[in-house]
Amino acid sequence: MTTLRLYNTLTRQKEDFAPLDPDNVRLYVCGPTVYDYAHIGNARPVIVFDVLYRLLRHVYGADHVTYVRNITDIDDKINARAAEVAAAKNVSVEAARAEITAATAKQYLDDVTALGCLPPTHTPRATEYVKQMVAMIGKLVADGHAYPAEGHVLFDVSSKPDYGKLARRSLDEMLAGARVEVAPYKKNPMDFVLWKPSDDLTPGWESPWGRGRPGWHIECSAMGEALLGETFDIHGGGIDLMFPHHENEIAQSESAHHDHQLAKVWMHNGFLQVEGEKMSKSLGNFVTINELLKDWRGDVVRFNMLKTHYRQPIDWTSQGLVESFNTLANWFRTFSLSSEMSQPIADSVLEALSDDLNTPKMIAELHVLYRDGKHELLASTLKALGFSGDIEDPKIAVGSEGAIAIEQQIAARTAARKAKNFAESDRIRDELLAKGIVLKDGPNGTTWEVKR
RNA sequence: GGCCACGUGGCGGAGUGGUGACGCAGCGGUCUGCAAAACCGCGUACCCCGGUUCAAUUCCGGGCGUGGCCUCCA
Repeated sequence: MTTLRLYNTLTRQKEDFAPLDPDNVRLYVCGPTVYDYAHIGNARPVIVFDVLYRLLRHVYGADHVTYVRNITDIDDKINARAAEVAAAKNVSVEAARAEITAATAKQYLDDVTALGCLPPTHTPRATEYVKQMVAMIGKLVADGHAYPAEGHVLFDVSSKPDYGKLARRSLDEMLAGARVEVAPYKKNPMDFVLWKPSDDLTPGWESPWGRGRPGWHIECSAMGEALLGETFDIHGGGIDLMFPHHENEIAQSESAHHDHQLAKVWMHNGFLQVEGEKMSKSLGNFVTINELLKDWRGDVVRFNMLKTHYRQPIDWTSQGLVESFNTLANWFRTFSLSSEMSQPIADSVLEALSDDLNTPKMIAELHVLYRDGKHELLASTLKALGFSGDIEDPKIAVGSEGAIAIEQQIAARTAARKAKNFAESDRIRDELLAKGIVLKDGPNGTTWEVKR
């Protein structure tokens, strides 16, 4: 059996991966907060961990991997939007919240599916697990790891001696760098919120500490526990979540579970920049997955994402997308992917992926397969990696009528060439080119494609 | 200010203590009426300065640069 090596943020080194239970390998990845379209940065962990999910399924068997990716539908940004919608439509904040999150979550799942990502085994929503969150908070309070204060419940970081082990930062260091005002009711400035009170205009749930809502970190702890148990194999997410989110998740879960380790391996994907700059709404370079999919098929986006190793920062550029498109176009004009093909993965690719998801190496190996004429193996490998084989330009859908017209033009050109009427044949070629159609003369006749 | 990553040819991007991955672009060629495509061939790169070593891009130290985190953020 293939041995995977994965970089573990906890130990800061690559380790051989040995599942707690090979019959049920468990993976948790932090999903989106659903208040707006997901952007291309959100797509990175989804694609990266989908590759990991596929790899685990390949190695341990498709029925022996449980993948949980949550949807956060309790959040103050959502609440802010819900308040606006509630006021505008004269509905309750609860109804507005439900409407916003349902629509955004559906959009997210559609986008991610278009990127070739398999649905996780479970996609829990935070609102469905409030009961479990309240129970976990209650346990933490009872055990002295948390305390109520002014309607809030706070986690007491001093009760967790190894707090900071993931981020590798001591409490003193965190305090030295702190730049935020500390709420007066906190015992320790680093204490974080498990539960906070809701007013009448904010969605809330009943709890022993009054009507309120859970803090962000406890959501993942509760959902992870409910679906994967106290200890699971791999926890993934963006590197920006390492602190405080993941650190706090560890603190909560391990404190509630008699110090049983939350996850054996922590994996973090690097950040993404757009054309060399940090992506932000103010810079106007904010790219949503949805917009991107209007210009490029999911295969192109997926391939482009995998050209960079997941732990490296990635610079998202249009030049890169064109390059990715051209590569795939080159392959898919030689062979196609069929849905019923068996899906063996080339050994060289498996080897690259097994080394901490070395996808740049994997792509190099794909090129080698192509160069060596192993088209069938290349096709099945791509299929197994989540590619569909469809990279037609979504903007220039020629359609069957358009295709027939083009074929007629090509026939006319071929006839002109046979008659050595090159002025006419070149005219037809130029005319098609003006419409964005490129002709390619090969030994078996002329083919065409949309220029990119 | 504190903490942490990273710095490979025109570009993207692997890897290694000692024979220059892979792709794009570029150059040359085959083919073609021509062009494109396709195919074949061509590249002595590893931020700077010290140190260790027979040998460093690869290990160690320092410097510079870029990015991230410390606050919601994938």
